Amino acid sequence: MKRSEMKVKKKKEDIILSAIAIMNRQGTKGATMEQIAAELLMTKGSLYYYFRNKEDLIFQCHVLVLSRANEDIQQVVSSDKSYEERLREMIALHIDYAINEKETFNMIIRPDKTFAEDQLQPLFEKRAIYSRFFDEIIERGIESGEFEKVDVRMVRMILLGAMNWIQQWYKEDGKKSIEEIQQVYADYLIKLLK
Amino acid sequence: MKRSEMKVKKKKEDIILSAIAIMNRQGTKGATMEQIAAELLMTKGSLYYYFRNKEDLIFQCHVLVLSRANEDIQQVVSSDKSYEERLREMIALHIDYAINEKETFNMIIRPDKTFAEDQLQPLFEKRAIYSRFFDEIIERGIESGEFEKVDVRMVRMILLGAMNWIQQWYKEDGKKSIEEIQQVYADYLIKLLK
Amino acid sequence: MKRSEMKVKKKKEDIILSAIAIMNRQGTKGATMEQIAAELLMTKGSLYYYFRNKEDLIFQCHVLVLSRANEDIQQVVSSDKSYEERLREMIALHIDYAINEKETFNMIIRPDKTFAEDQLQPLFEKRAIYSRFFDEIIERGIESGEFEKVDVRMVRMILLGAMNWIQQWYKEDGKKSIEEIQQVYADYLIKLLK
Amino acid sequence: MKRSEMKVKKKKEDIILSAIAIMNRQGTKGATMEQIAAELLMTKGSLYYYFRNKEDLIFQCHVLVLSRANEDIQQVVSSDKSYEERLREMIALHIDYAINEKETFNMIIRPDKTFAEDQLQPLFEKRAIYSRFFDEIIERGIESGEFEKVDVRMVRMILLGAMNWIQQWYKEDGKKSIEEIQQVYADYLIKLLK
DNA sequence: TATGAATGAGGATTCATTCAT
DNA sequence: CATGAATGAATCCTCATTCAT
Repeated sequence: MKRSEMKVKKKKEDIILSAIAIMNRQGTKGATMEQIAAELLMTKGSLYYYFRNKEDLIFQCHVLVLSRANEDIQQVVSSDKSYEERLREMIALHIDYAINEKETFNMIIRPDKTFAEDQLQPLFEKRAIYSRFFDEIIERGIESGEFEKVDVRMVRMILLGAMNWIQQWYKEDGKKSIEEIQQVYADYLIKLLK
Repeated sequence: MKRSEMKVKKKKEDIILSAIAIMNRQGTKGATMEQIAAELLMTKGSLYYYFRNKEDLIFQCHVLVLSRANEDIQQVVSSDKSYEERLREMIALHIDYAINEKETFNMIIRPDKTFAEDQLQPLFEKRAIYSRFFDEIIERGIESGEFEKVDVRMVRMILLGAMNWIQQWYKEDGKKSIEEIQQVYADYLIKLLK
Repeated sequence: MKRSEMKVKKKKEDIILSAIAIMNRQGTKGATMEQIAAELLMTKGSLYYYFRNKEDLIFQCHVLVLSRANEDIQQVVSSDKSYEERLREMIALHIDYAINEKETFNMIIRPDKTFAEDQLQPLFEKRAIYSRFFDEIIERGIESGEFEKVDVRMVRMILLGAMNWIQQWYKEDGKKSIEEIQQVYADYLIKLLK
Repeated sequence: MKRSEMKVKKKKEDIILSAIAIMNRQGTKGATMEQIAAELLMTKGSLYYYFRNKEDLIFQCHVLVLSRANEDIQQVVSSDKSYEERLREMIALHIDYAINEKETFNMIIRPDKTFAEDQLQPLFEKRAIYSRFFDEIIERGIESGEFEKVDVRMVRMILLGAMNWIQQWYKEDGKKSIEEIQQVYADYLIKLLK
């Protein structure tokens, strides 16, 4: 990739990151192209140089976030630790996302209904891949005897739901630190598999 | 209350209900006063007879939903069944909300950031009351020896998070019926307390 | 039709008339909704109360103009004068349109390519009806022996083309008055049929 | 003229030709600099090396087309055939333009109102020259006795109008071939002079 | 010469809100 | 009470134009 292409890619990413931040603060409809541009000290018009329209920008936001999340979780999944250990790490990572990258995180867990079918498809697939990482670890854990036999899909849903919810109540100055939450959640959630 | 006042109250409720439906379908910003009015065969202008402005309408939506939810859950809480039994019923009720009244439900669990501080307060209080019902049953269950000692707040968060998430994946024609989900979730979630 | 409906219809017509004027001065793209509104001392927003969007407004312009033209020409066609006489009157009428209602006239003769197929259809039909009035008189004139046998469609095309062109060069302070032009054109064009 | 100057001139012509094509398809306002550039595999920015601005480009389009038309028609006019023969050839040529070079043709017949007075002047002159070729043949035909005495200007207007209109209805797969149309039109139009 | 990037002025459209009737 | 009509601010988007490289 040439220097110039790199630069464009970088710029696009900057824009996407800003957009994600604002959209999660104010919702998809609430975030205006003007604001997004302003945040980056650009003009509205410039945004349209990089993205065809608002929908396109939103779409790319989702793509970026989901791709990154899948890369990260893959790292954890493919280690050679015990399944419980790996699941604990996955939980910690997911919670970290939920809290520290709250903004991007919402893009992972909540689909945007404004997309057309053909755009929705690739997003759903990426989300499915993310889920499957959890299923995989649970299944293999059961096979190995580390975990008790459970309804894998249901348990995965419970895990994810419980974790996704954290961002709704977490406060930096709350009683529990992030590490504590990661610890407590892992302990309780692993209980479902024992 | 006079006849006419009753009528106004009824009308307000009708409007709120329609508004909730539309807002959950399209988001707060996505729902227009026009649409809400149209759904009820009224005109935009009439809405303003009943509500000062859109913000007021949204606020009243939240109030209504939260009040009802609290009334419903209170019924369950104040029975004289075992604590596990009562918790199972609360779980069933909450899941029923999450699936069958998805639209109103989102008002309970997701706060709307567009409110001013003084409006936010009463909403938070109602939401806190709802949460406390769960805490109460868990605590009393522990005291009575039915449940094992746990971090009440954390476990409540896990319960609610897990259940709230159901609406994101539930499909009417899916593999599991609502009853099955209620059953499975109750079983797994109670495990956290045993 | 009730009083209020009348009023709306009247207003729509006013808007359409203004729109036609501006559009013919500056082209479809050149005319802005702002301008059209300003001409009528309304605001942009008000226009959208009466017309869904710009395309709709343009479409209605065409419909109105074509309908009126057909009504007018029908009057002439259904008299009981000789065919030559009637054709002369049709020519006079058409030329009158071309010169005095230049603005509306362009809507009759030049199709707008911006329309979707389903909107284009009714417009084409109306335009076809207008053409058929000419064909009819020419054909019946031939049958009656008043006119010599000709290729009806070709001759009609020549007639209309010749007349439509007038607006491109006519000037109020030119050498020929409208009446003279109507006279001269009728004389020459009738020659094609003799 | 130096090699490099030639190259620039050639490039300018290419641009103008593309511009004409697009403008006639979508109107002056509808054609964007972007499109015109894209058609030639250049970038928007490059256009501005060759033309001061859009208005300049449009102006040059008109100039080129009109110049060429005048050259072509001059050829026919200055032959030594009979006047009727020459007029027939001029009609054939003009119709050929109207159908086969529809795009450029519209530049000849329809003035663009967006020009400033000082730009308009040279265009009008060229258009006048084109007209005068027709007048000349008609006049000389009358003098020679080939044609009957007529109002030259009026007849010329009828001729041009009738022919210009053809492009509005001509279809490649229609009933009449171009040659037939040229034939029929010549026959009918010459009738006006006999 | 050519281009990629940026800009800002407009233009279409939406929508909460107001108000006379 | 209800509504039709009007408004204006906000928003998305387009495009001619500029300019550094």
